[in-house]
Parts: sequence; structure tokens; C-alpha cells
Amino acid sequence: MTTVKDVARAAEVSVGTVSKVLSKDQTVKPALRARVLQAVETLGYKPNLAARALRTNRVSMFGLIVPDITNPFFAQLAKNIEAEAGQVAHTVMLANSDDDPEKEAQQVETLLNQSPRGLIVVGASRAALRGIKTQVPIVSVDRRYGSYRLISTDHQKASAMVADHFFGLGHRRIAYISGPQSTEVGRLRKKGFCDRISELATTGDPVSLVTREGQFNYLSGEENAYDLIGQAPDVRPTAIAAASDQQAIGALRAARDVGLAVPGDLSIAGFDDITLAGLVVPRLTTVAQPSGQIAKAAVHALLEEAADGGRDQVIAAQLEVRGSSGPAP
Amino acid sequence: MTTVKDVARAAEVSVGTVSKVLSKDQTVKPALRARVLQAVETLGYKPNLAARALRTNRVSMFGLIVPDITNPFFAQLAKNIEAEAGQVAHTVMLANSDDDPEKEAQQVETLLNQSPRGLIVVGASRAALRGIKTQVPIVSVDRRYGSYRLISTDHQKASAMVADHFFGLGHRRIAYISGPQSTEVGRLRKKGFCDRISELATTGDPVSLVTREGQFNYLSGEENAYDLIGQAPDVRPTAIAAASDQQAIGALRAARDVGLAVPGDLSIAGFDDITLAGLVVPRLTTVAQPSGQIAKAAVHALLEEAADGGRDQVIAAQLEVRGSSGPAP
DNA sequence: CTGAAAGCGCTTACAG
DNA sequence: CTGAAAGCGCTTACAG
Repeated sequence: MTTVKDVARAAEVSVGTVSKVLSKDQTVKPALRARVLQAVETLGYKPNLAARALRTNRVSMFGLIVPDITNPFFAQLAKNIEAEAGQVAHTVMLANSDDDPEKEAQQVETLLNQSPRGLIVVGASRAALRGIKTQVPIVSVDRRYGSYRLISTDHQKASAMVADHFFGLGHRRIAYISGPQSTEVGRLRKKGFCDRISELATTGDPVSLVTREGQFNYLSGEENAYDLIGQAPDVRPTAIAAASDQQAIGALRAARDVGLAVPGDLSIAGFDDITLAGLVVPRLTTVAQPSGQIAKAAVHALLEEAADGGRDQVIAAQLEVRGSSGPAP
Repeated sequence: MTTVKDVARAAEVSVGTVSKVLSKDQTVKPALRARVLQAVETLGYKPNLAARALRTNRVSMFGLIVPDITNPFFAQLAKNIEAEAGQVAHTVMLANSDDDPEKEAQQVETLLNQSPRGLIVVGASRAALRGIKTQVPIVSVDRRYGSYRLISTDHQKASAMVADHFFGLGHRRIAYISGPQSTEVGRLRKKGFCDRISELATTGDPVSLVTREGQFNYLSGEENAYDLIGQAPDVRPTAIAAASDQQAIGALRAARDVGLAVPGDLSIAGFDDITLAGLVVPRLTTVAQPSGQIAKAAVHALLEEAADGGRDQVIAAQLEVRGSSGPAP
């Protein structure tokens, strides 16, 4: 490997000068700078990052811990974070916690040992709050990790947008299939939807709202939807909002099976905007989480603050109105 | 931060001895070893990895470059690689190439700058073959990168298994929806299927085989399947094999739309075993890629060899027979 | 078996 | 504005 020394020799300057040129120090005279740059070019010099890290105690890496990279939303998030990190010339280390607090703690430690520039973690569901002491700034994203600041979608407001959408289309018998109320996300999404419906129901026409608790998965959506739409036509809901796209797609399937037209007889909306949401027939009305903005906010939060202590940040999501929702029958 | 020096002082030994204990050098006497370990424990000493890297010129990291972490197969692969790397106390840096040779080259360079223990890359589709010189061992996985050794599923044999499965169920009018023939994977899967059918057709009953070229996606599967099953009942295929699960799920949808029972009237099989394959109704017969084994093979290939130059490795996949395939009508 | 010392490749006060 | 030199925290021949 060629080192600063080689470059210094070739450019006939000291290693200190080489280092200054490389770190864009302005105090080097143009003539010297040119010689150094020339030497770097011809020698194909690449700085040894380990040496730099040792000296500066700072590595151009972020650590990212997600419960499961196989989850489409986390994969999208990881992709955006990697892209955003690339913008500031950082690389990202990825680890999975399998949604297990034990393993999460271990992964945090492993990544921290690399002394990265910062750590981004999507907390495991029932995370323990054991404190870790480190100089490395940490932010949580989507689901809080420990007591670190959280950057996430505004789940409540987003759900409220779905409620507005349905109400605006004239629906007055509405159902909500929630996520598990043991999760914060499940609670926030439900609260946002139900609170808004209550609000609309008191200021406008009366609305009948029925809610069902489910898992976030496909099957749960299908089963709950079957139950809901199995009722008499003048009783069953004309619109179903689900806490996840997977649930909504399950509901779509249920509607198809019992012969209800979507959106003619029944409107359906999901949450997340996974790839499949745009592929099903009809395409699913859903909430697109601002994964790109979350990624950007997380990276910049880490870059700017020395330790944690920033405030939580909530980012507006966007309603994607597509074919699965329409005017009430 | 506490350093070897602090540990040495606390244990009343030299830093060299501390280092030896930490590197599991057997030549340290139990008494000293115990004192060192004790000091490490009480001080909470963590080695500075940058310093170690500088000294040994070796980092406990792997680089992983995939076209798109958002693709479920790559996400699964990444998860397995991370797990496997964890087993040998390595961490993994992730980068996306967006399936763009330019960006891929740049990502390779970026990760190589960290001088990782090895690089695993899933090649971009139309990758340029520009050579890079590096000491870092590189393997390609799933799709070849440059001219580096490739570790991948035995696509041909796996497709042949699907052919055997259909033939064994009595199907004699069979269709194959391929992936793009511009991709190696597309070609291999098709060849494996068609060659086996030809073989069976000459040794057993005659078989009519029709193939259609498509994209790997959902829509392509749906459209091609519509065409195929739109024919007269005595002409149309009784079984359709697709080159991807996405295509197969599209075909499932097409069958449902025209009122064909699966597997009563039509058997369908996919390839990949994505999560959704187990969720659709009926559950999809498909080929499970040995992502775990591929990950393991890749990590160990990197660990064992100093440079590239190992041989390609092809790993057997497994046929998952589920509800979407049955006896010919 | 243990310790003293050199050195990995950088960056950064500090002189000049 | 430039160079000489110290030092980041390790590991590893080399003496003893």
C-alpha cells in the first residue's frame, strides 16, 4: 500500500503537508497543493482509514440495527439510510436484533465497539431499558430504543388522514382493524383513526365505528374482514381501514371471496405502502411512510449532535389514494 | 476510554502480556492470565478496534453489496450473512448498487477502502468487467460480479425438480413462464426446466411444452398466464411453472379471474419461496433457495482463502410442495 | 514465560 | 505557510 510517506516523497513535501491537503486545510499554497494532488493521483493513494480512525477517534460509519431486515419497511429504511450516509461519505453497518431485547443489546455493543459515528436503532418490541454508556450518539427510528430520541412517522396524523378520506367519501359505517395494542405503533395508529372519527361524528353526520384488534399480518386482516363483511348489507361497514397493508390486502381477498366489489361495495385502505400495495387489484389506497425523510433526519441528527439529548421528531406521512377506495355505495 | 495500558497497570503486568491474554496466546501463565482477565472485567476494557486494525491490517468486517436490499431474496440473504458473520465475530457493511454497474464499482471501492476481511457481492445485471486490484478476497453470490468465483443456487437442477414434480403428477401439457433471457438466472432456470421436460418426453409419454419469456415480476406472470389459460380446455396447459414467485402469484390471480381452480384445473409453481408464497391461497409450490447455506459458504470462502481463485460453488435448492400443485385433471 | 520497544499510518499542536 | 515530531492504542518480533 502507498502511504502518506510515499506521497510526501513523490511530491517533495512533508507528510504533514500531505495530510493538510487531504483534509482540505486552506493554508497550503496552491503550488504545493497541486504537487501533492498530482502525486496522490499518480500513486493511486488511498488513506488508511484505520490509521485515521485511531488518530481522530472517529470512523466514517453508522451502525444500523433493525428487528428484521426482511421486513419490507425496514429494508426500505435501510436502503434510504445507506443512500443518505453515502451522501456524507459514510458507510453503514447493518445488524438484525430479531426483535429480541437480549440480542439487540448484544448487537448494540458489537456495533459500538467499532466506535461508529453514530447508531441508528429501530427498537425491539419489548425492549429492556438497561442504560449503556457511550460517547457515540444514538437515535431511535420508528420504534423507540431505550430512552433515546425517536424519529418516526406521525402515525396518528396519518391515520387521521385516512379517517378524513373515508368520511369525505361519504362513508358512515366504518370499521378499523388495528394492530396489536401491545405495540406503540398499533396504539398510535388506532388512536389517530378513532379520535378523528369521533371528532367528525360529533361535528357532522353520525358515524358508526367498529374496531377489531388484530396482528399486523395478512391472515389477521383476512379473518377480521370476513367477520365484518359477513353481516347484513345494511349493517356491514362500507369502508375498512387497516393498520397495515398486509391486513388490508387480506381484507381485499376476503371481499373478493364473498363477492363484494372494491371499491363499489366496500372501500379499503392500508398503511405502509409496501411494494405489493401497488400491485394488487385494485391498487391499495394507503399511507406512505416518509422513509426517505426519516432516514435523512436520522443521519443528520447523528452528524450534528455530540451526544443524545435532541428532541423527538415526528414526520408527516402522505396518503396515497388509489383504486381501493371510493364513494360510499 | 480504558486502554491496554490501564489494564496492564491494574494487573501489574506489561501491555504485551495483556495483549497476549486477549489474543488467547497460550504461553501466559494462569496466574497472570487471571489477573489480566480480572482487570479487564473490573475496568470494563474494550479493545480499540481501529488500533488493532492499523496494527494487523485486518478488520473484522465483511462488505456486502446487493443490487437492492428491498428485494426480499437479497434481504433474506443479507440477514443470513449477517448472522453467519456474527458467528465468527464479524460485522457487516451493507451497500446497494441499484443494479447499476457504475454505482456498483463505486460501492466496491468505498467498501474496499475500509479494508474489510472480505467482500461479498451480488453482481449488477449488466456488470462491466473492469478489474480492480486489491488484497481483499471477493466472492460473488447469486449473480456473478466481475470474474470472481460465484456461489449460487443450482438453478438448473432446481428447475428440473419442478419439471419432475409436474410430470410425476401426470401433467402432459405444460407451460413455462421464464425470466428475461438477458439474465443468467433467467437462462439457467429455463434451461433446467426445458431440458428436463425434453428428457422426460423422450423416455416417457409425449409432453407438449410451451414457453413464454417475461419479466420476473407479478404483472408479467399475470399477463402471460392469461394468455396461456385463455385457450380451449383441451389445448391449454394443465400446469404452469414460473421463473419467480412473483410471476407465479400473478398466474394464480389470472387463474382465479378466469375461474380455473388451482390445483384442480391448473397447477402452478414458482421459484424463490418469498414470504408471500406461503400466504397466498392456495399456498404456492415453489423452490426454496438455500439462502442460509449460500451465506455460510460465502463467509467461509472469504475466511479461508487469502485472495480469490476458489472455484465456483453451486448449492442444491429444495422443492417446497404446497397447495398450488396437484394431479393433472 | 515475560517485558521493553518498535512501529502500523495517520493527524495535529508546535516551532520556525 | 511548512516541517519535524509526538502520539493515537494496539501487536509482535526480539531479548532476557
